[in-house]
Amino acid sequence: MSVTIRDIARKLNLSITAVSRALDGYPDISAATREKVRQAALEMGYVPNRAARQLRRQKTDTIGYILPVSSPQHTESFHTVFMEGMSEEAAIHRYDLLISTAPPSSPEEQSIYQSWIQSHKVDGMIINRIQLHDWRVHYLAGQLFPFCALEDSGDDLDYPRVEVANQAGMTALVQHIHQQGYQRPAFIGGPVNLKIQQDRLQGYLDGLQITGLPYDPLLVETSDLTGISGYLACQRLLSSNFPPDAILCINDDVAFGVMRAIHETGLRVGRDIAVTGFDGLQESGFTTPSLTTVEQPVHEIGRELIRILLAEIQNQSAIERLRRITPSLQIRESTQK
Amino acid sequence: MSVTIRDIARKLNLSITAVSRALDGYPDISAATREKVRQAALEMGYVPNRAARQLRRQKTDTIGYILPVSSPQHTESFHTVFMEGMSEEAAIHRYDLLISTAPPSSPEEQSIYQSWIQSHKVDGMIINRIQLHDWRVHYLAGQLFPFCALEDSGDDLDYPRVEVANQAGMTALVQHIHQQGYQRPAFIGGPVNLKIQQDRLQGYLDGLQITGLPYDPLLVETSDLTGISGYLACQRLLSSNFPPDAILCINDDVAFGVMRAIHETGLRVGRDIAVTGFDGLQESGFTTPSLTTVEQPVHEIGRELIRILLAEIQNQSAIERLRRITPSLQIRESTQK
DNA sequence: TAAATTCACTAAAACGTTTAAGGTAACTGG
DNA sequence: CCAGTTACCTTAAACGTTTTAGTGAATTTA
Repeated sequence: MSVTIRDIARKLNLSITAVSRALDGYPDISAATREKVRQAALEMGYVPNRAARQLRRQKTDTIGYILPVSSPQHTESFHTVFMEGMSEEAAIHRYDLLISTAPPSSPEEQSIYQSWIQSHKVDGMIINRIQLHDWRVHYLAGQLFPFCALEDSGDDLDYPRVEVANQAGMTALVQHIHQQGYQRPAFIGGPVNLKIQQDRLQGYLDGLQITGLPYDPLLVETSDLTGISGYLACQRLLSSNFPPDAILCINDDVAFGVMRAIHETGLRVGRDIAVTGFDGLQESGFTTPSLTTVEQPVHEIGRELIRILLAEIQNQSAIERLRRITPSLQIRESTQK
Repeated sequence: MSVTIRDIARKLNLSITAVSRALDGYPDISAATREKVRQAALEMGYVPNRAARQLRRQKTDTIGYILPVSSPQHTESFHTVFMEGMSEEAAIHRYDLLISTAPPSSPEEQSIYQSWIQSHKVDGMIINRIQLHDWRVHYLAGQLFPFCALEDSGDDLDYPRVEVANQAGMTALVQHIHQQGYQRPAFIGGPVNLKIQQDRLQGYLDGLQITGLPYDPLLVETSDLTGISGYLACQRLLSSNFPPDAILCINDDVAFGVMRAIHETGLRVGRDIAVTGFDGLQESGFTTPSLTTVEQPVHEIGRELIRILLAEIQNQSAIERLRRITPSLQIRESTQK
């Protein structure tokens, strides 16, 4: 078995209390003893047992995240970078990230939330891919359980979160498209109750208004955020009698599928028809032609979520509970004639 | 606070032992009592406290994985799907996945391993991106700590793992290239001590031998597995006096960068110069032109790793400890003249 | 009918920490 | 020189389970 606090105590002829407090740096242990204990702990390779500590402290030093997964194979590459950011920041604060998978709003998802929270598996949760009136927000807020969300559920509740200026980003894309001389931009969105869908669609509509471009409901298509669904949505758009000359996609993955579909018809992306993405994934710079997109600092967003959540857990009311992030327009070849 | 086993016991006038054993289905509790207890537990919303259970059982029902991260922003999309597969299979067995991040072979990585294992945070580890004579394999095997690895470290140790036929896959690519009439295939590999680098490079060399194509050391380049490094490596290859007419890449991400670099020189991928990837990421089907690659069932690999690891943890020696997986050649446009 | 066995349950210890409460010796101030 | 403080340490309880070793009653066996 591993070394426990008791072993150290026995070796140094101290009580386990003394050892525990020495290691935690309490002032009621003499400097000399503290040093001796630290030394011994190091030598003996002592590592505190997490379960015991958790049980006693009623804290887990772990934060939870549920990967939203729809169909197993098709996923948004967004997640990797996002999780890296989170786990990196968590590691800095000596917290761990606990992961599970569940389809959004499924019974599985609910039962994971219940079990994690009730069984004290995590000290806080990160919520991503928020929906309008998201049940998770209500549940967690109702339980007074610490959490931090990416985006707002539009419920007029005040909870800690990070918000990206999705709407403004999409509007900027429309304006850019307009400047480049495209006349008839379409929009391929995602599931209707997703917050980013609401925002980005609204940004598209705002953009049309500002630039004076016409709004045509036939130019608004839906995807499930994957490349394949983007591919199919694009085919539908292109087969219309009066097809668009630009396609704004809700994210980069959809845009990849769209570019593919356009390529297959023999049209040229950029010259014949503009395409834009959203997210700024690494791959977007390497497509042919390269993809104009709105780049979000996904890694940084992940880190910020953790930062805010940890402050929340530790009740540091000092820190701002709402962080707004402005994404940046990346103009590339897919929108050049 | 939440409902404990003690609350149920009090309510039903039973000992906590009886309640515990009833819930676990031991036969020394009468069926009637067992039913009453189950009912009460359900009504009261009882969820066992994980920390307490862990402390007593010396098990955590959690398995650990460290995301290998080199430079924060540039990551292989492989990981998302891989993690999804793992967490999905883990969830089925009611295990959780604990995640942290660390650069491969860094002191951070070592200290996470130490701390997780010594502090009993996890029951087993998954190892990915294995290197030759990987220290993790030696460490874990030395500690008799359960783990399961993707690929072999070439140490002649017998440990549970999943192996993908990387070498054969790469050889098949060379043969395909040769059939298509390309004469001078280059190879862009990765960090030299990475196992997949060894295997895929060897597969490339084998392919040359089998097809009778010439081997030229100048045609072997190195990347760090990212798109950008593939882009740069490709530029080096193309600027040589006697450039290749095909570029085999160690993975899809590198291939994306390569296609980009080729495009910028005005050459046409496929017609002028073939490109292949490895992994079969979703995006590889949507590039222009679409990318010939070797598709690994990444999701399934993740699941299989967990299956084997859990069997290991539970000492089910029945299950096979070595699973070989054959990837499949996906022939697409990037290798058509 | 007494001894042995089975059934259904309980008491108490244990897992490895943290912490509240307390104790003792040395030190301080008057 | 004695009461009060301080410095440093210890005892014991607690966190919520699981498990070992019983216990008493009912039932079976010889």
